[in-house]
Amino acid sequence: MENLAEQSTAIHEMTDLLKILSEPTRVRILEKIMDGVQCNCELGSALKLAPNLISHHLSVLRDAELIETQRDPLDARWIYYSVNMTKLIEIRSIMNDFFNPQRVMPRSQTCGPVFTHDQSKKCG
Amino acid sequence: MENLAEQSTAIHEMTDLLKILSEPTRVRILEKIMDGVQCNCELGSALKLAPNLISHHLSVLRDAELIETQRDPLDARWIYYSVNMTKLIEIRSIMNDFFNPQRVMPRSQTCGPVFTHDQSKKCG
DNA sequence: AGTATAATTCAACCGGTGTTGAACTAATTA
DNA sequence: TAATTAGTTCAACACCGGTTGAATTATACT
Repeated sequence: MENLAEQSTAIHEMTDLLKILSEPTRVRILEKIMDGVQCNCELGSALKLAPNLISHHLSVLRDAELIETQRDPLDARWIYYSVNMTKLIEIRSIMNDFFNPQRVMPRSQTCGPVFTHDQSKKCG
Repeated sequence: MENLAEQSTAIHEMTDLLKILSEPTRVRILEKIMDGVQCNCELGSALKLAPNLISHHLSVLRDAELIETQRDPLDARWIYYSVNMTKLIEIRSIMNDFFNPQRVMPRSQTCGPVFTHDQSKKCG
């Protein structure tokens, strides 16, 4: 039971993360931050997007701990965003674990005509 | 230009894929298929889901070429689903490329108070 | 033929979310 | 203090997509 619950939450952890990363605009923003473009205004001009839209996606990325924020010490109006490397590596690990070819098993033949004929039981 | 367009389509390829994989129910089905459970009815009983719902998610997975179908030679009513290993490896590669820590660049300082002060130009 | 079974398709509902424009906050400058 | 600038928050809209129940297709058994 506990094992099933853990698997379930593990799946939700992954899907919640992938949901955030399944938005083209958001991924484009994340990619720009990876490239070294890191303030709202510059992201907006680079991607031709309204600042409030940038802000919205940045908040989603920040809530998911994918990026971190830092205010400029000289002028606190500017906020710089950077990639959370720990999270980046974590995502990589999760994806490598899930999409591991070695985990794919051959068919466990517990269903099909063989069973209905020989053991006269339906499926389900 | 062509490079930008290619990057854009590459992002959409990735996000389209991740959108499919950001659904808990769908991922649970995919995981079961990986474990060797491969006909609709058995997936339904294993996950406590209606067959039409299973069918819906299977069609999405199939359209994305994540899984393949094969009818039973003895009784064509049964359809077995299996993981497309080529696609699985492709996803892994895409994710490893995108979430590569080495690609993360330091801030390209083309914005901020230093520029507004010294060169008197606004951002954006 | 008639019935049963595996699976799909269809129409409808509904909740979540990306987008937009406007208002607002915070910080700096004149 | 007033104006400017970077960024956020808010309300409203619109659309996409997962879920559901019923009808339909396809195949096999009696």
